[in-house]
Amino acid sequence: MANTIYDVANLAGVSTATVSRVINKIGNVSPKTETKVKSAMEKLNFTPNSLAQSFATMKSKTIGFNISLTVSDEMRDYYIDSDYFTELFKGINRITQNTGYSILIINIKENLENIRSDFIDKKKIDGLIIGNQPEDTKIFRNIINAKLPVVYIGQLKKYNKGLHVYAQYSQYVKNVIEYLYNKNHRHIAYFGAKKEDEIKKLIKHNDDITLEYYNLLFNNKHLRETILELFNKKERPTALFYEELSGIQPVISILNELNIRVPEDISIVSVEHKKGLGNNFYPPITNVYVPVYEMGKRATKILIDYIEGNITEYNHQFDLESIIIERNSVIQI
Amino acid sequence: MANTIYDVANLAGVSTATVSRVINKIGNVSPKTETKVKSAMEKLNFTPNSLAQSFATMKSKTIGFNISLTVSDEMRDYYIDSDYFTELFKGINRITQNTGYSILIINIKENLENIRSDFIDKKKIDGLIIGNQPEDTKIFRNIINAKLPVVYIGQLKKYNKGLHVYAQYSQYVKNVIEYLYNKNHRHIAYFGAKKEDEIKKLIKHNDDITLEYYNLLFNNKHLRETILELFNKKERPTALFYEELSGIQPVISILNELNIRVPEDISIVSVEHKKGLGNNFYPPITNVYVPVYEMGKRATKILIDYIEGNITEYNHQFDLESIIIERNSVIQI
DNA sequence: CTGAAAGCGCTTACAG
DNA sequence: CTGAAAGCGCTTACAG
Repeated sequence: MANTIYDVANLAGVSTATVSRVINKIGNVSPKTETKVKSAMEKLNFTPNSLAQSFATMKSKTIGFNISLTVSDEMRDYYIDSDYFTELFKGINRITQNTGYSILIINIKENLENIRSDFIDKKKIDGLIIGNQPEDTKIFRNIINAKLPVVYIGQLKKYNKGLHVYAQYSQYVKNVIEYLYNKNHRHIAYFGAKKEDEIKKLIKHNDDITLEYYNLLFNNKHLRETILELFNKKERPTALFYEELSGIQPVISILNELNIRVPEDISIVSVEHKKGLGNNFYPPITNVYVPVYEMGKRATKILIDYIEGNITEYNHQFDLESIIIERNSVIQI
Repeated sequence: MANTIYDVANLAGVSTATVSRVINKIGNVSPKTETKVKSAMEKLNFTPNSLAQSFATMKSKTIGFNISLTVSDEMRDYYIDSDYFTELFKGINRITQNTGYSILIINIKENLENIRSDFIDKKKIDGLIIGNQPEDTKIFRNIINAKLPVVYIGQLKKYNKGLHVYAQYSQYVKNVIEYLYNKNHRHIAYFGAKKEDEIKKLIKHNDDITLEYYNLLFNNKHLRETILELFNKKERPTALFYEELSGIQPVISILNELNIRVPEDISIVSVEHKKGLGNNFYPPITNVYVPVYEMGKRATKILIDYIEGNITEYNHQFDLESIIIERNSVIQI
């Protein structure tokens, strides 16, 4: 059997309370006593049982990370494979590794109610990070209203409450279109997740811009046909805003086939969730950089601060800025 | 305060032992009693405290996943960003989500000794999966000799013990070279992690093959110069075995610049850790498919079986096969 | 600065 | 099929 705190206390000739104080560096212990206890721990090769510690304190020192909530299986796989997930994960990990917290992966198939009852209520985790924008459901509202330790990424429409980190998606979609507009592009093809009418609301120069809209973000089976169709029109767009960076290479390949040069014949802008990814292409792609790594770090800091009572405020949106990184895929016309 | 098992027992008019039996579906409980207990749990909105459960059973129902052990920071980032990590992670998650186990991410900066004392000894995890091939250290041998619940990926040279899953790296390197040989390639450039002399030992037709060797797997800063140099020689290779799939696109771009066509002028083979990745290129790349997803699943199954006493054997290597998937980047010459 | 002791919420051999 | 009670290994108010 492994040694317990009692064995240490006996060997050191002190009480378990004192051993506990030494372990947790809490309260005042005289240097002499501390030395005795430490050498007893050493001698017995003692390491505290964290299950007992967690039980006694009702704190698991663990935060849950849920990758994607209430989405289809297809979307889930997309998330885990994405740079978005990887960067978020690295950001979270970066913070936890210096705080003594561990990351518990919350099973991907769980819905929010299961997470709440199985993990938060059962104390298996001290808090939760939700990696994607949750839907505005009754369950979610209950969680927020109960002020449970949950931080989410994104924005909750019409219910801007709770603790969340947001990179202002609408803002950067707008910024890209304006960026292209300022380079005198007036005919832009958009491939992405935002809805057509939402985009139109964002843009200032609607009368002056022709926007070709395609929402095939997670289904680019028809990419080839779509691109061919688009570029066989007599009025070709001069710029492409293609949100999904992993789809850029196929697009470039198809354009190559058609002898359409980037950027001479068509300018391209995409989105990178990891800084520098646009450099992996030929030509290097001008991208919006969404600081997902930073978002993961920020979300984790906030969560731990809230768990530990360092912040008491509960409803707050933490904004991070996305910036356009200019490379060689856009020209002024 | 949240309700405890005592509250449920009182309301149902039974003992806590009986409530526990109902919760854990263990032992015999009469249907009547079960109904009473269940409705009491429902009424009180009771959910067992998993910290107390873990403490009482000394089982955390959690397995640790360590991504990379005893490697440099640079390598660590490489791992997390790689398809290898993602696929392994998905495989592990796939199994845990159906077994009641959770995944605890073991902090990336930890070394094996810290993992052992902080997680395994402290009971924070029931077992550990090590995502990469561990070095043959004293600590590692101690762990294996103590038959601790640890499963690792890869092979431990000269010390082929413990539980591990292996995709036979040497074997597939050999297979690729022979595959190219059978297509009449006699001049092959290799870019990868294996050492030159190891490769020579693997190949049958050494006298008949010219192998240009480059070990720049994790440092392709000089990729461009290297490729230019290689293809400016008068004796160009006819085939390229480039292990790092994420580097294939830059290679193709550089070849495009040089007006060297794939596969007409040069055949290319790479390695994919996720099935189908070779299709994302133009032309589609003929790849070795290493079944990392499957490896993650297998490792997790073995670990859980060992933890739960379903297997008692400790020293076993579980082999998985890597296969070559033919696409359009290799020609017969 | 230190100790005695209750308590955290379950599980489980044991007895019936 | 069911219950009384010990026990898991810590922490922490309280007293001194």
